[in-house]
Amino acid sequence: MPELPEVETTRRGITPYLQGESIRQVLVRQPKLRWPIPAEVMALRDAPVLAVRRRAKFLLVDMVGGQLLIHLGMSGSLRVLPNETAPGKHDHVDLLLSSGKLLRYNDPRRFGAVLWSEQPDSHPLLAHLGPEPLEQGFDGEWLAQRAAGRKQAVKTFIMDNKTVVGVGNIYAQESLFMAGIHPSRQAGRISRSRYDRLAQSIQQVLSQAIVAGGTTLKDFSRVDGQPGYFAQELMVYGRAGENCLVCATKLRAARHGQRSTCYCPECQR
DNA sequence: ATCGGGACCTGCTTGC
DNA sequence: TGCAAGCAGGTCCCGA
Repeated sequence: MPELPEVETTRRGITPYLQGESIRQVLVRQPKLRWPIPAEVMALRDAPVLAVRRRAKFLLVDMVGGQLLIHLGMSGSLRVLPNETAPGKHDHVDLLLSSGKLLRYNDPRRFGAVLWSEQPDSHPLLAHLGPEPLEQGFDGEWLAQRAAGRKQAVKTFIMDNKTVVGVGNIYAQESLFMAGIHPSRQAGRISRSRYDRLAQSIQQVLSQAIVAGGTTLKDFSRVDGQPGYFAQELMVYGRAGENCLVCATKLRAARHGQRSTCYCPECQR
């Protein structure tokens, strides 16, 4: 599922329903996600929500006494529903809210996670993350500096959470197309000025996708069940064999680290 | 230190 | 029509 724009769309969607409310109780039907749901989460009772934030692809729900971390993995989604709504398949967790609504976590593949941290922002999984792409600290200078000497393909390089967070398989391909960079090019053999352009492209692609409400392919939907519309703006993702929308050259397929890649051999060098 | 590959899991599509 | 293989938006962990 979800890359940064989808997680951010979800964060914006759930915030109005959590802000000023309490989590009355947590109902767990399937505790075996990527990691087991910890006892602290199961034990939550009438806990006020202080804020809903995002770091990388984690949703962070600040509570009195700790922080709830929610990761949507590959196929996860959150919906806000009226209390008592009958659960369907893969509806693993319900957060029952003081408003009478519930926040429901659905995740067919169970690559996602619901975790707990006593201290906000101090969970081990958050410790070694790179910069947020849409905040200070991420730019071409950072990319060029980190890429120095590396032989890794640039696509794999920008999908590495230590390089920059939130860039998954869809937006990595879109960003590289926008920047005119071949996805297989070695990260250490790209000029500073091209990294400036790549950083801008990543920011532009992610920002546009957030505005569109994310990309809906299979599993992802917004909190209200509506789809996101960025799929209409994709230039290369999933289009191997079709013609480039810029130069009409036939788009090619490749693989980087077991993930499929589509690119334009003419526009991307 | 860096890199690639396997692992986790379900469901859908493709090809024989 | 049935079945197996291959693929899917993530990312941690391991061994080379």
